[in-house]
Amino acid sequence: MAESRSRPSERRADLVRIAAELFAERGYRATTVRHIGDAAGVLSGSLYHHFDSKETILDELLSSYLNELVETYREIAGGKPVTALRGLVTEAFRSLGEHRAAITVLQNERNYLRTIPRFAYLTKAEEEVRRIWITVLRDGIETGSFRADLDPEITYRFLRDSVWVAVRWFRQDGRLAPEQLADQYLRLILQGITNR
Amino acid sequence: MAESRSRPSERRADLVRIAAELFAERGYRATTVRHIGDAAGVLSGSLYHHFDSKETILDELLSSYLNELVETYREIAGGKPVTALRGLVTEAFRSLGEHRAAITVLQNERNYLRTIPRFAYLTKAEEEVRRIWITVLRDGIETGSFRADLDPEITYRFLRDSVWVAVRWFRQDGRLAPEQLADQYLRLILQGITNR
DNA sequence: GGCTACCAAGCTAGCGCTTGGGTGTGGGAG
DNA sequence: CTCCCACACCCAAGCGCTAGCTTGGTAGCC
Repeated sequence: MAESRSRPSERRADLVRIAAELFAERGYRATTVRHIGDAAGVLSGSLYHHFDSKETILDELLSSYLNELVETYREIAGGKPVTALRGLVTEAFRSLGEHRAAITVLQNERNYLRTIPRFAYLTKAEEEVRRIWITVLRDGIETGSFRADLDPEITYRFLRDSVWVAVRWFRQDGRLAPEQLADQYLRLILQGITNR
Repeated sequence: MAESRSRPSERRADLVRIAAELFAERGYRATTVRHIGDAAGVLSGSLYHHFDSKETILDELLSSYLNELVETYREIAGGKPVTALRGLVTEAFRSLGEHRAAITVLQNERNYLRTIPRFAYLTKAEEEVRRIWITVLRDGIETGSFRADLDPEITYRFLRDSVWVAVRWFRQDGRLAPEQLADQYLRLILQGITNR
């Protein structure tokens, strides 16, 4: 029938969202199936009507996020370096709002998840994202938009980290919208903090 | 006798270092006392001759690091803003080498540890560090060293995150020494990536 | 002969997950 | 319109396993 895949059911999606919040707050491994059950108003065993393991819940959360992210990045990376960079940073902050839980889990459990064969696709997605950013940076350096003495590798790590880690304090309902925050960050990244 | 505190014993310190590496690699909660015992060439139960709990091992690791950090920061923060900032960033990278394990754990388990009363001092230390950085930034803005349109709060988070998260990929024996890496980062932070 | 460092064995609590069964509801046959 | 039953959803109970930790005893050095 392949029914359970084609029509994922509302309830199933609800449970993923509920679990995601707990994973983000307490960590994936520290969150028990009983916690998830409690939060969903259900006994822990009942979760196994929807998922065949706790890992499957996490998988569904992460894979759906990463698929969307990589696709969006590919579209953005086309134009001029500075424009592309602005797009990437802005998109990163925008996704912080929508996918806070997924990103938090991805960061906090990264080392652990890399050891699990099932989550090998995380490394692939990470590599793809890296490729996209580095291409933009190299383009910018070659065309003279960015400084010639930049090390693309270090610069990429610097940008990636400083933007993504913001998930730790970023709140959707904070005083700054994602776009405003992206603007602030872009000014820091592009111009630096020195007065001239 | 209060002996076990005043003369901490070599072995005890060794065990903390061994456990720290495991905590950093696998995560604190995913590391079992049996893992620590194996790595130390000892049965898990024997650890309890030195520590009264697994938590105590972590406590010793984190508190000793934070005490040193805050003290060092206080000394650095005195001079001119740009010099002080250079000092803070350089010191941060230097401590990445010496205290990689402690910093990694501190980041990955931050949310979890904040919920444990015993580790309330983490929040206090964090606040103290924040105070020091923000003071330097405000000074720099007032004296005209840094741009006037900087938001100290956002700038602080930006700097802190981008520097500290480097612990994820920084290796003591990598191709760049901590000081060189700090220089690269400082150029990015101070000047930005834009060519002029 | 006391003290440090350890072993051997095992306790209890809580983990992810299974099993067998119950209940309400939507939709097709009569 | 009514009957009925297949199905989605959930409960109650508990299994096997591993976690952190305890207890009683021992080897070797100052």
